[in-house]
Amino acid sequence: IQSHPLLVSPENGLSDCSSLTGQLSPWPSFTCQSMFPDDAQISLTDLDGQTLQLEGSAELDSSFLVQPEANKPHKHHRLIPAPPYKVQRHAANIRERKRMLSINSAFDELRCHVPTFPYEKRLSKIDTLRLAIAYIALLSDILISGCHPKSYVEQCMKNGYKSHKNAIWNTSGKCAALISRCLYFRP
DNA sequence: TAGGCCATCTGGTCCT
DNA sequence: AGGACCAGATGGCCTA
Repeated sequence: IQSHPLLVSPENGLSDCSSLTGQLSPWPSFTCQSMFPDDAQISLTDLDGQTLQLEGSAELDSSFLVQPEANKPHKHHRLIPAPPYKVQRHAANIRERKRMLSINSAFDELRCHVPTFPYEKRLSKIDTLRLAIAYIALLSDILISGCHPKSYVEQCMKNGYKSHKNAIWNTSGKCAALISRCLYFRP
């Protein structure tokens, strides 16, 4: 159905998603400061775990030690981590970052498959998920109806669309305009 | 300036 | 035991 020409507006549609290859994420990621001073030097090979070197960060620098906050009440005195803990923690942080990167790349991929207006700014993660749910529901409804996709969409434009599925529909304004998006969408 | 969104760190839990 | 997964906390950037 996605490739059905009737769900595509040739004159207004987005270019082929594959043309976005290489710029799947045209919006620069945020760079946050790490508590590990040399995290900025972590390379992709680090993330692959192949050449993970805990160089400077593994130094037994006292600045990494967790100091109990003097003016905050705490039930348990927080133990100051021993150096091996820091090394493991740093490695775990790198793995977590790598995991989040893979999740984000999956979100980028999903963004390519949900209908958006050409001028629309990048969908947030939550809107991507909600729109994907609504879009799947719409495609399912089209299949169930047996109607021609174009006539189904046009009918929805006239009469309004209410999915038979329990898709989240009004929680996001972006979902509400799904039908309009489909006219502009070229997966 | 407040709120939304995001990356990162972190500790806990589950799984292999 | 170590890695994957998860959710909470935190702080930065952006926009209305």
